[in-house]
Amino acid sequence: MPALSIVKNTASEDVVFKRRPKNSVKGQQTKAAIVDAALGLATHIGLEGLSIGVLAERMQMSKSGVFAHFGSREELQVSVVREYHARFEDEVFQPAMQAPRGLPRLRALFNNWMERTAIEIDQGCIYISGAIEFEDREGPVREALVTSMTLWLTALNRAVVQALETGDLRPDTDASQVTFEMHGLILTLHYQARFMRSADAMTRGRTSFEHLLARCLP
Amino acid sequence: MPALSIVKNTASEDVVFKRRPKNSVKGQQTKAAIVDAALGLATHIGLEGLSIGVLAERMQMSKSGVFAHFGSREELQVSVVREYHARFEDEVFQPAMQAPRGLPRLRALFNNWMERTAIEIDQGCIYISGAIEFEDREGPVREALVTSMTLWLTALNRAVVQALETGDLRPDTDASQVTFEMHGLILTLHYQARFMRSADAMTRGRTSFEHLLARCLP
DNA sequence: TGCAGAATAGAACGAACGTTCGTTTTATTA
DNA sequence: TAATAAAACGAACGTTCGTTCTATTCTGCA
Repeated sequence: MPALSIVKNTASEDVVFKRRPKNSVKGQQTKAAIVDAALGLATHIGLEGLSIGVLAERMQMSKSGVFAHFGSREELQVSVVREYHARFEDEVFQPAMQAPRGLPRLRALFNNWMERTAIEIDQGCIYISGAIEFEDREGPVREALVTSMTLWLTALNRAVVQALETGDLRPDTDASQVTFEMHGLILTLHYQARFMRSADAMTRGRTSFEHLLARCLP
Repeated sequence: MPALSIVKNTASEDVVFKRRPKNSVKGQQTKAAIVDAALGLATHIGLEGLSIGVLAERMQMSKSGVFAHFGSREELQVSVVREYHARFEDEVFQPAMQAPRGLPRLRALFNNWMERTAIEIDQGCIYISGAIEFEDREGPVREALVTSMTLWLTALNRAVVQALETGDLRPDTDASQVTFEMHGLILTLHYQARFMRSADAMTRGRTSFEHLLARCLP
Protein backbone atom coordinates (compact mmCIF):
# COMPACT_ATOMS: atom_id res chain seq x y z
CA MET A 1 0.00 0.00 0.00
CA PRO A 2 1.58 3.24 -1.17
CA ALA A 3 2.19 5.80 1.52
CA LEU A 4 0.63 8.67 -0.34
CA SER A 5 -2.57 7.06 -1.58
CA ILE A 6 -5.82 8.97 -1.61
CA VAL A 7 -9.05 7.17 -0.84
CA LYS A 8 -10.74 6.49 -4.17
CA ASN A 9 -14.40 6.65 -5.14
CA THR A 10 -16.49 4.16 -3.22
CA ALA A 11 -19.98 2.79 -3.87
CA SER A 12 -21.29 5.23 -1.31
CA GLU A 13 -21.00 7.94 -3.93
CA ASP A 14 -24.04 6.46 -5.59
CA VAL A 15 -26.27 8.14 -3.06
CA VAL A 16 -26.08 10.97 -5.55
CA PHE A 17 -28.64 9.90 -8.10
CA LYS A 18 -26.91 11.11 -11.19
CA ARG A 19 -26.74 9.03 -14.32
CA ARG A 20 -23.16 7.76 -14.49
CA PRO A 21 -21.46 5.61 -17.14
CA LYS A 22 -20.92 2.01 -16.08
CA ASN A 23 -17.23 1.39 -16.62
CA SER A 24 -16.84 -0.65 -19.73
CA VAL A 25 -13.38 -1.41 -21.08
CA LYS A 26 -13.66 1.20 -23.77
CA GLY A 27 -15.23 3.64 -21.34
CA GLN A 28 -12.37 3.43 -18.90
CA GLN A 29 -9.84 3.88 -21.67
CA THR A 30 -11.50 7.02 -22.99
CA LYS A 31 -11.94 8.42 -19.51
CA ALA A 32 -8.26 7.86 -18.77
CA ALA A 33 -7.35 9.58 -22.02
CA ILE A 34 -9.58 12.52 -21.17
CA VAL A 35 -8.08 12.89 -17.70
CA ASP A 36 -4.63 12.75 -19.22
CA ALA A 37 -5.46 15.54 -21.66
CA ALA A 38 -7.21 17.50 -18.92
CA LEU A 39 -4.14 17.28 -16.72
CA GLY A 40 -2.05 18.55 -19.60
CA LEU A 41 -4.35 21.52 -20.02
CA ALA A 42 -4.78 22.20 -16.32
CA THR A 43 -1.07 22.37 -15.60
CA HIS A 44 -0.80 25.19 -18.11
CA ILE A 45 -3.95 27.18 -17.46
CA GLY A 46 -5.03 26.03 -14.01
CA LEU A 47 -7.92 23.94 -12.76
CA GLU A 48 -10.28 26.88 -13.04
CA GLY A 49 -9.12 27.69 -16.55
CA LEU A 50 -9.88 24.14 -17.61
CA SER A 51 -12.99 24.19 -19.81
CA ILE A 52 -14.96 21.25 -21.11
CA GLY A 53 -15.32 22.82 -24.54
CA VAL A 54 -11.60 23.21 -25.09
CA LEU A 55 -10.97 19.77 -23.64
CA ALA A 56 -13.52 18.22 -26.01
CA GLU A 57 -11.88 19.98 -28.94
CA ARG A 58 -8.48 18.60 -28.01
CA MET A 59 -9.98 15.12 -27.61
CA GLN A 60 -11.84 15.41 -30.91
CA MET A 61 -15.04 14.62 -29.07
CA SER A 62 -18.28 16.45 -28.40
CA LYS A 63 -18.69 18.49 -25.23
CA SER A 64 -21.48 16.23 -24.01
CA GLY A 65 -19.41 13.14 -24.75
CA VAL A 66 -16.63 14.36 -22.51
CA PHE A 67 -19.04 15.66 -19.92
CA ALA A 68 -20.83 12.31 -19.57
CA HIS A 69 -17.73 10.69 -18.14
CA PHE A 70 -17.73 12.94 -15.11
CA GLY A 71 -21.21 14.28 -14.55
CA SER A 72 -19.88 17.68 -13.55
CA ARG A 73 -16.94 19.93 -14.12
CA GLU A 74 -16.07 19.69 -10.46
CA GLU A 75 -15.76 15.91 -10.68
CA LEU A 76 -13.46 16.35 -13.68
CA GLN A 77 -11.27 18.68 -11.66
CA VAL A 78 -11.11 16.22 -8.79
CA SER A 79 -10.08 13.47 -11.23
CA VAL A 80 -7.29 15.68 -12.51
CA VAL A 81 -6.02 16.33 -8.99
CA ARG A 82 -6.02 12.62 -8.22
CA GLU A 83 -4.21 11.82 -11.44
CA TYR A 84 -1.55 14.39 -10.67
CA HIS A 85 -1.21 13.01 -7.18
CA ALA A 86 -0.68 9.50 -8.53
CA ARG A 87 2.02 10.66 -10.90
CA PHE A 88 3.74 12.72 -8.26
CA GLU A 89 3.82 9.69 -6.03
CA ASP A 90 5.24 7.46 -8.77
CA GLU A 91 7.83 9.95 -9.84
CA VAL A 92 8.94 11.70 -6.69
CA PHE A 93 8.02 9.64 -3.67
CA GLN A 94 8.29 5.97 -4.61
CA PRO A 95 11.74 5.96 -6.26
CA ALA A 96 13.22 7.64 -3.20
CA MET A 97 11.97 4.89 -0.93
CA GLN A 98 14.69 2.64 -2.26
CA ALA A 99 17.36 4.83 -0.72
CA PRO A 100 18.23 3.90 2.87
CA ARG A 101 16.46 5.77 5.63
CA GLY A 102 18.06 8.93 6.88
CA LEU A 103 19.97 11.52 4.95
CA PRO A 104 20.26 9.49 1.72
CA ARG A 105 16.51 9.10 1.44
CA LEU A 106 15.92 12.73 2.34
CA ARG A 107 18.36 13.81 -0.34
CA ALA A 108 16.69 11.48 -2.84
CA LEU A 109 13.29 12.96 -2.08
CA PHE A 110 14.66 16.45 -2.48
CA ASN A 111 16.42 15.64 -5.74
CA ASN A 112 13.35 13.99 -7.23
CA TRP A 113 11.23 16.93 -6.17
CA MET A 114 13.69 19.30 -7.78
CA GLU A 115 13.61 17.34 -11.01
CA ARG A 116 9.83 17.50 -11.07
CA THR A 117 9.95 21.22 -10.32
CA ALA A 118 12.43 21.80 -13.13
CA ILE A 119 9.89 20.35 -15.55
CA GLU A 120 7.07 22.34 -14.02
CA ILE A 121 8.92 25.59 -14.58
CA ASP A 122 7.86 25.18 -18.20
CA GLN A 123 4.59 23.34 -17.70
CA GLY A 124 3.08 24.73 -14.53
CA CYS A 125 2.06 22.91 -11.36
CA ILE A 126 -1.48 22.33 -10.16
CA TYR A 127 -0.38 21.95 -6.53
CA ILE A 128 0.68 25.57 -6.71
CA SER A 129 -1.89 27.11 -9.06
CA GLY A 130 -4.64 25.02 -7.49
CA ALA A 131 -3.71 26.21 -4.03
CA ILE A 132 -4.13 29.81 -5.13
CA GLU A 133 -7.38 29.18 -6.99
CA PHE A 134 -8.97 27.36 -4.08
CA GLU A 135 -7.63 29.40 -1.20
CA ASP A 136 -11.06 30.33 0.04
CA ARG A 137 -13.33 28.37 -2.25
CA GLU A 138 -14.75 25.36 -0.44
CA GLY A 139 -15.70 22.05 -2.01
CA PRO A 140 -14.35 18.67 -3.12
CA VAL A 141 -11.65 20.11 -5.38
CA ARG A 142 -10.11 22.03 -2.55
CA GLU A 143 -10.41 18.98 -0.33
CA ALA A 144 -8.60 16.82 -2.86
CA LEU A 145 -5.83 19.38 -3.14
CA VAL A 146 -5.39 19.78 0.59
CA THR A 147 -5.45 16.03 1.13
CA SER A 148 -2.79 15.48 -1.54
CA MET A 149 -0.56 18.22 -0.24
CA THR A 150 -0.92 17.09 3.36
CA LEU A 151 -0.02 13.52 2.44
CA TRP A 152 3.08 14.64 0.61
CA LEU A 153 4.27 17.02 3.31
CA THR A 154 3.63 14.37 5.94
CA ALA A 155 5.66 11.83 3.98
CA LEU A 156 8.45 14.35 3.56
CA ASN A 157 8.38 15.19 7.23
CA ARG A 158 8.62 11.48 8.08
CA ALA A 159 11.83 11.28 6.10
CA VAL A 160 13.23 14.21 8.07
CA VAL A 161 12.29 12.56 11.36
CA GLN A 162 13.99 9.35 10.25
CA ALA A 163 17.14 11.29 9.41
CA LEU A 164 16.99 12.54 12.96
CA GLU A 165 16.58 9.04 14.34
CA THR A 166 19.47 7.62 12.33
CA GLY A 167 21.63 10.39 13.71
CA ASP A 168 22.24 11.94 10.30
CA LEU A 169 20.74 15.17 11.60
CA ARG A 170 21.33 16.79 14.96
CA PRO A 171 18.93 15.50 17.63
CA ASP A 172 17.68 19.00 18.47
CA THR A 173 16.56 19.59 14.89
CA ASP A 174 12.98 20.82 14.49
CA ALA A 175 11.74 18.42 11.82
CA SER A 176 8.59 20.37 10.95
CA GLN A 177 10.65 23.50 10.52
CA VAL A 178 12.94 21.72 8.07
CA THR A 179 9.95 20.46 6.10
CA PHE A 180 8.50 23.96 6.08
CA GLU A 181 11.70 25.42 4.71
CA MET A 182 12.08 22.74 2.05
CA HIS A 183 8.58 23.48 0.89
CA GLY A 184 9.41 27.18 0.88
CA LEU A 185 12.44 26.77 -1.24
CA ILE A 186 10.49 24.90 -3.90
CA LEU A 187 7.73 27.51 -3.92
CA THR A 188 10.18 30.36 -4.33
CA LEU A 189 12.13 28.56 -6.98
CA HIS A 190 8.89 28.04 -8.88
CA TYR A 191 7.84 31.66 -8.45
CA GLN A 192 11.20 33.10 -9.44
CA ALA A 193 11.77 30.79 -12.38
CA ARG A 194 8.30 30.51 -13.86
CA PHE A 195 6.88 33.95 -13.16
CA MET A 196 9.95 36.19 -12.92
CA ARG A 197 11.85 34.04 -15.43
CA SER A 198 14.99 34.29 -13.38
CA ALA A 199 17.76 32.06 -14.73
CA ASP A 200 19.53 31.15 -11.49
CA ALA A 201 16.52 30.09 -9.45
CA MET A 202 17.41 26.39 -9.60
CA THR A 203 20.88 27.10 -8.27
CA ARG A 204 19.49 29.28 -5.51
CA GLY A 205 17.14 26.47 -4.54
CA ARG A 206 19.95 23.96 -4.25
CA THR A 207 22.01 26.43 -2.26
CA SER A 208 19.11 26.95 0.11
CA PHE A 209 18.88 23.23 0.71
CA GLU A 210 22.59 22.90 1.42
CA HIS A 211 22.42 25.75 3.92
CA LEU A 212 19.45 24.12 5.54
CA LEU A 213 21.27 20.82 5.85
CA ALA A 214 24.47 22.43 7.09
CA ARG A 215 22.49 23.91 9.94
CA CYS A 216 21.15 20.52 10.97
CA LEU A 217 24.20 18.30 10.54
CA PRO A 218 25.73 17.01 13.77
CA MET B 1 11.08 60.42 -5.35
CA PRO B 2 9.97 57.15 -3.85
CA ALA B 3 12.25 54.22 -4.44
CA LEU B 4 9.58 51.84 -5.62
CA SER B 5 7.64 54.10 -7.99
CA ILE B 6 6.24 52.71 -11.22
CA VAL B 7 6.19 54.94 -14.27
CA LYS B 8 2.66 56.27 -14.56
CA ASN B 9 0.53 56.94 -17.62
CA THR B 10 2.03 59.63 -19.81
CA ALA B 11 0.59 61.62 -22.68
CA SER B 12 2.26 59.18 -25.02
CA GLU B 13 -0.54 56.74 -24.26
CA ASP B 14 -2.76 58.85 -26.47
CA VAL B 15 -1.21 57.26 -29.54
CA VAL B 16 -3.88 54.69 -28.86
CA PHE B 17 -6.90 56.39 -30.35
CA LYS B 18 -9.48 55.29 -27.88
CA ARG B 19 -12.01 57.67 -26.47
CA ARG B 20 -10.96 58.28 -22.86
CA PRO B 21 -12.65 60.36 -20.17
CA LYS B 22 -11.04 63.75 -19.60
CA ASN B 23 -10.40 63.75 -15.87
CA SER B 24 -12.87 66.00 -14.20
CA VAL B 25 -12.90 66.32 -10.42
CA LYS B 26 -15.88 64.04 -10.05
CA GLY B 27 -14.46 61.63 -12.61
CA GLN B 28 -11.22 61.16 -10.73
CA GLN B 29 -13.06 60.59 -7.49
CA THR B 30 -15.27 57.86 -8.89
CA LYS B 31 -12.39 56.23 -10.68
CA ALA B 32 -10.42 56.11 -7.45
CA ALA B 33 -13.42 54.63 -5.68
CA ILE B 34 -13.81 52.01 -8.39
CA VAL B 35 -10.14 51.03 -8.23
CA ASP B 36 -10.42 50.79 -4.47
CA ALA B 37 -13.40 48.46 -4.73
CA ALA B 38 -11.71 46.51 -7.52
CA LEU B 39 -8.63 45.98 -5.39
CA GLY B 40 -10.82 44.72 -2.60
CA LEU B 41 -12.44 42.22 -4.93
CA ALA B 42 -9.23 41.21 -6.70
CA THR B 43 -7.38 40.38 -3.49
CA HIS B 44 -10.08 37.84 -2.70
CA ILE B 45 -10.83 36.33 -6.10
CA GLY B 46 -7.77 37.27 -8.15
CA LEU B 47 -7.23 39.63 -11.05
CA GLU B 48 -8.74 37.15 -13.48
CA GLY B 49 -11.75 36.55 -11.27
CA LEU B 50 -12.43 40.28 -11.20
CA SER B 51 -15.49 40.97 -13.35
CA ILE B 52 -16.87 44.33 -14.40
CA GLY B 53 -20.43 43.21 -13.73
CA VAL B 54 -19.78 42.28 -10.13
CA LEU B 55 -17.69 45.41 -9.64
CA ALA B 56 -20.49 47.59 -11.02
CA GLU B 57 -22.96 45.92 -8.70
CA ARG B 58 -20.76 46.60 -5.70
CA MET B 59 -20.33 50.21 -6.83
CA GLN B 60 -24.06 50.58 -7.44
CA MET B 61 -23.25 51.70 -10.94
CA SER B 62 -24.00 50.39 -14.42
CA LYS B 63 -21.51 48.11 -16.12
CA SER B 64 -20.93 50.61 -18.88
CA GLY B 65 -20.42 53.40 -16.37
CA VAL B 66 -17.63 51.49 -14.70
CA PHE B 67 -16.19 50.30 -17.99
CA ALA B 68 -15.93 53.84 -19.41
CA HIS B 69 -13.34 54.79 -16.82
CA PHE B 70 -10.86 52.25 -18.12
CA GLY B 71 -11.67 51.43 -21.72
CA SER B 72 -10.86 47.79 -21.20
CA ARG B 73 -10.81 45.17 -18.53
CA GLU B 74 -7.08 44.86 -18.94
CA GLU B 75 -6.58 48.52 -18.15
CA LEU B 76 -8.70 48.06 -15.03
CA GLN B 77 -6.46 45.19 -13.93
CA VAL B 78 -3.35 47.28 -14.49
CA SER B 79 -4.85 50.06 -12.40
CA VAL B 80 -5.47 47.60 -9.61
CA VAL B 81 -1.89 46.36 -9.69
CA ARG B 82 -0.59 49.91 -9.55
CA GLU B 83 -2.86 50.76 -6.65
CA TYR B 84 -1.70 47.72 -4.73
CA HIS B 85 1.90 48.62 -5.45
CA ALA B 86 1.38 52.14 -4.10
CA ARG B 87 -0.15 50.82 -0.90
CA PHE B 88 2.56 48.24 -0.44
CA GLU B 89 5.15 50.94 -0.78
CA ASP B 90 3.41 53.21 1.73
CA GLU B 91 2.85 50.48 4.22
CA VAL B 92 5.87 48.21 3.98
CA PHE B 93 8.71 50.05 2.32
CA GLN B 94 8.51 53.70 3.30
CA PRO B 95 8.10 53.35 7.08
CA ALA B 96 11.17 51.10 7.22
CA MET B 97 13.32 53.74 5.57
CA GLN B 98 13.32 55.68 8.83
CA ALA B 99 15.26 52.91 10.54
CA PRO B 100 19.04 53.28 10.21
CA ARG B 101 20.74 51.42 7.39
CA GLY B 102 21.91 47.91 8.10
CA LEU B 103 20.33 45.28 10.27
CA PRO B 104 17.74 47.60 11.88
CA ARG B 105 16.33 48.61 8.52
CA LEU B 106 16.38 45.06 7.25
CA ARG B 107 14.50 43.90 10.32
CA ALA B 108 12.02 46.74 9.89
CA LEU B 109 11.38 45.74 6.29
CA PHE B 110 10.87 42.15 7.31
CA ASN B 111 8.55 43.04 10.17
CA ASN B 112 6.43 45.32 8.01
CA TRP B 113 6.25 42.66 5.34
CA MET B 114 5.18 40.10 7.91
CA GLU B 115 2.46 42.43 9.17
CA ARG B 116 1.15 42.87 5.64
CA THR B 117 1.29 39.12 5.08
CA ALA B 118 -0.62 38.47 8.29
CA ILE B 119 -3.46 40.58 6.94
CA GLU B 120 -3.28 38.90 3.55
CA ILE B 121 -3.73 35.49 5.10
CA ASP B 122 -7.37 36.47 5.41
CA GLN B 123 -7.68 38.75 2.39
CA GLY B 124 -5.43 37.26 -0.26
CA CYS B 125 -2.52 38.86 -2.10
CA ILE B 126 -2.48 39.87 -5.74
CA TYR B 127 1.32 39.67 -5.92
CA ILE B 128 0.94 35.96 -5.30
CA SER B 129 -2.33 35.12 -7.04
CA GLY B 130 -1.44 37.44 -9.92
CA ALA B 131 1.90 35.74 -10.38
CA ILE B 132 0.15 32.39 -10.80
CA GLU B 133 -2.53 33.76 -13.11
CA PHE B 134 -0.04 35.49 -15.40
CA GLU B 135 2.74 32.94 -15.37
CA ASP B 136 2.63 32.45 -19.10
CA ARG B 137 0.07 34.98 -20.20
CA GLU B 138 1.79 37.95 -21.80
CA GLY B 139 0.54 41.53 -21.78
CA PRO B 140 0.49 44.74 -19.76
CA VAL B 141 -0.96 43.15 -16.63
CA ARG B 142 1.88 40.70 -16.39
CA GLU B 143 4.32 43.49 -17.07
CA ALA B 144 2.90 45.60 -14.28
CA LEU B 145 3.13 42.68 -11.88
CA VAL B 146 6.70 41.78 -12.81
CA THR B 147 7.77 45.42 -12.62
CA SER B 148 6.25 45.82 -9.18
CA MET B 149 7.74 42.63 -7.84
CA THR B 150 11.16 43.38 -9.29
CA LEU B 151 11.17 46.84 -7.74
CA TRP B 152 10.29 45.45 -4.36
CA LEU B 153 12.81 42.61 -4.41
CA THR B 154 15.48 45.02 -5.62
CA ALA B 155 14.72 47.40 -2.78
CA LEU B 156 14.84 44.54 -0.32
CA ASN B 157 18.10 43.31 -1.73
CA ARG B 158 19.56 46.79 -1.39
CA ALA B 159 18.80 46.70 2.31
CA VAL B 160 20.62 43.38 2.60
CA VAL B 161 23.65 44.77 0.78
CA GLN B 162 23.67 47.76 3.10
CA ALA B 163 23.61 45.47 6.11
CA LEU B 164 26.67 43.86 4.59
CA GLU B 165 28.38 47.21 4.16
CA THR B 166 27.68 48.36 7.68
CA GLY B 167 29.20 45.13 8.92
CA ASP B 168 25.97 43.91 10.48
CA LEU B 169 26.19 40.84 8.29
CA ARG B 170 29.26 38.76 7.48
CA PRO B 171 31.15 40.13 4.48
CA ASP B 172 30.99 36.81 2.63
CA THR B 173 27.18 36.80 2.75
CA ASP B 174 25.46 36.23 -0.59
CA ALA B 175 22.94 39.08 -0.56
CA SER B 176 20.79 37.77 -3.42
CA GLN B 177 20.56 34.42 -1.71
CA VAL B 178 19.32 36.08 1.47
CA THR B 179 16.70 38.01 -0.49
CA PHE B 180 15.67 34.81 -2.23
CA GLU B 181 15.17 33.04 1.06
CA MET B 182 13.27 35.89 2.65
CA HIS B 183 10.93 35.87 -0.30
CA GLY B 184 10.60 32.11 0.05
CA LEU B 185 9.66 32.26 3.65
CA ILE B 186 6.86 34.71 2.96
CA LEU B 187 5.52 32.60 0.11
CA THR B 188 5.48 29.46 2.21
CA LEU B 189 3.94 31.22 5.13
CA HIS B 190 1.19 32.45 2.84
CA TYR B 191 0.67 29.02 1.30
CA GLN B 192 0.60 27.18 4.61
CA ALA B 193 -1.57 29.70 6.41
CA ARG B 194 -4.04 30.70 3.72
CA PHE B 195 -4.39 27.47 1.78
CA MET B 196 -3.54 24.76 4.30
CA ARG B 197 -4.90 26.86 7.18
CA SER B 198 -2.02 25.88 9.38
CA ALA B 199 -2.01 27.77 12.66
CA ASP B 200 1.71 27.98 13.30
CA ALA B 201 2.81 29.28 9.91
CA MET B 202 3.55 32.77 11.20
CA THR B 203 5.80 31.37 13.90
CA ARG B 204 7.58 29.14 11.40
CA GLY B 205 8.16 32.16 9.20
CA ARG B 206 9.75 34.14 12.01
CA THR B 207 11.88 31.17 12.96
CA SER B 208 13.07 30.85 9.38
CA PHE B 209 14.14 34.46 9.38
CA GLU B 210 16.05 34.13 12.63
CA HIS B 211 17.87 31.08 11.30
CA LEU B 212 18.68 32.96 8.15
CA LEU B 213 20.09 35.89 10.11
CA ALA B 214 22.03 33.64 12.48
CA ARG B 215 23.81 32.17 9.50
CA CYS B 216 24.88 35.60 8.27
CA LEU B 217 25.81 37.34 11.51
CA PRO B 218 29.53 37.99 11.98
C1' DT C 1 -27.18 -12.73 -34.80
C1' DG C 2 -29.77 -9.94 -31.96
C1' DC C 3 -30.48 -7.11 -28.19
C1' DA C 4 -29.55 -4.42 -23.94
C1' DG C 5 -26.92 -1.04 -22.33
C1' DA C 6 -23.15 1.91 -22.56
C1' DA C 7 -20.77 5.57 -25.23
C1' DT C 8 -21.06 9.50 -27.95
C1' DA C 9 -23.23 13.10 -30.65
C1' DG C 10 -25.96 17.16 -31.43
C1' DA C 11 -28.89 20.72 -30.40
C1' DA C 12 -30.52 23.77 -27.09
C1' DC C 13 -30.76 26.17 -22.48
C1' DG C 14 -29.88 30.14 -19.38
C1' DA C 15 -26.43 32.72 -17.38
C1' DA C 16 -22.32 35.47 -17.39
C1' DC C 17 -18.78 37.63 -19.74
C1' DG C 18 -16.44 42.06 -22.04
C1' DT C 19 -17.67 45.43 -25.12
C1' DT C 20 -20.33 48.89 -28.08
C1' DC C 21 -23.76 52.27 -28.88
C1' DG C 22 -26.96 56.08 -28.51
C1' DT C 23 -29.14 58.65 -25.05
C1' DT C 24 -29.73 61.04 -20.82
C1' DT C 25 -28.15 63.07 -16.65
C1' DT C 26 -24.84 65.65 -14.22
C1' DA C 27 -20.84 68.68 -13.60
C1' DT C 28 -17.98 72.39 -15.12
C1' DT C 29 -17.13 76.67 -17.27
C1' DA C 30 -18.15 80.87 -20.11
C1' DT D 1 -28.01 81.17 -16.74
C1' DA D 2 -26.67 79.12 -21.09
C1' DA D 3 -23.47 76.33 -23.45
C1' DT D 4 -20.52 72.53 -23.44
C1' DA D 5 -18.18 68.55 -22.07
C1' DA D 6 -17.89 64.63 -19.15
C1' DA D 7 -20.11 60.91 -16.66
C1' DA D 8 -23.43 57.50 -16.21
C1' DC D 9 -27.09 54.77 -17.96
C1' DG D 10 -29.66 50.90 -20.24
C1' DA D 11 -30.10 47.95 -23.82
C1' DA D 12 -28.11 45.04 -26.91
C1' DC D 13 -24.35 42.18 -29.21
C1' DG D 14 -21.58 38.11 -29.92
C1' DT D 15 -19.11 34.58 -27.17
C1' DT D 16 -18.27 31.24 -24.02
C1' DC D 17 -19.49 28.71 -20.20
C1' DG D 18 -21.52 24.32 -17.75
C1' DT D 19 -25.32 21.61 -18.13
C1' DT D 20 -29.52 19.07 -19.82
C1' DC D 21 -32.05 16.87 -23.03
C1' DT D 22 -33.00 13.34 -26.79
C1' DA D 23 -31.29 10.69 -30.42
C1' DT D 24 -27.93 7.88 -32.50
C1' DT D 25 -23.96 4.75 -32.77
C1' DC D 26 -21.22 1.34 -30.92
C1' DT D 27 -19.93 -2.83 -28.00
C1' DG D 28 -20.12 -6.89 -25.55
C1' DC D 29 -22.65 -10.71 -24.13
C1' DA D 30 -26.53 -14.37 -24.64
